[in-house]
Amino acid sequence: MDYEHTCKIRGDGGRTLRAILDQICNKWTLLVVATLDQGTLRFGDLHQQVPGISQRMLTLTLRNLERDGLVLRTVYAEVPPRVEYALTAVGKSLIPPALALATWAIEHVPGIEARRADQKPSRGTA
Amino acid sequence: MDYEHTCKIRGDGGRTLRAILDQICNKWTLLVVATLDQGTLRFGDLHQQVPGISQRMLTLTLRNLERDGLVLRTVYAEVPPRVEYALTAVGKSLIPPALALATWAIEHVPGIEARRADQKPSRGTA
DNA sequence: CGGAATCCCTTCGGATACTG
DNA sequence: CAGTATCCGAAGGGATTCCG
Repeated sequence: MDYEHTCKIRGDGGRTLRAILDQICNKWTLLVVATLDQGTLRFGDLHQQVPGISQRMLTLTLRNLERDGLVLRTVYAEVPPRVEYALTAVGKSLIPPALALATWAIEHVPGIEARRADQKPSRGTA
Repeated sequence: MDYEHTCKIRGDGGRTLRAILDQICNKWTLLVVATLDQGTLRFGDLHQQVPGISQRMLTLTLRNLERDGLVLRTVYAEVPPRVEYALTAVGKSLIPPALALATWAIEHVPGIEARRADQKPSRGTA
């Protein structure tokens, strides 16, 4: 009975879990959320602080987050356009779980990658 | 300074985090891991207990988990083939972070989905 | 500055059929 | 039983171009 908690994961066949996985697994979402944890940032700031992201993907990621109520988008009607993004309460609440995953990653990914590297060369028990 | 912990997420530009995200985001991995939290299971058991998964995807998912050392695969050389799968210590260690995510999902996904439903029809403040 | 639109390649993943 | 192989459509996501 030490596994009854996994019903939270398996619960409805994983539908609920997957709803969020579909959102955060898109390669950039968690990075953007983590970056916004600093506080309000402009589009350009985000573009710089999330290394490697394209304008397109940043826009799409932010739009999805806004749609889901994790991010608040504020447009200022100024001459040089200014748009600011900030996490909502729901958005902030995603940080701890994300952090749990990141902590796990820091601890285990190096070993996993070493293992992968080991298997490619000879693949045997040699 | 309440956001310095996000360095764990953003750390290396998210490379470490993404290494695990790439693994768990493939739609079935977390379900399989959660199912295996019960204990050792055979291929057929998993196929039944993970609703909707195809043989192909179950095989691929298990192979990836085995490669990364999260799952141990044991083949018995019997007349009707028998293969058992079990979580390794590393695999088990993934449960808590996954559970954190699942808990978040249970709490917030309903609201998110309601919000999505709201935006499709009129999309306005109507 | 902050996008939107288009193009296009890669990957994911479902369905099906075959095998030891 | 426990896969493997093939086909194929859908989605992810990068590069580039254009716009208010």
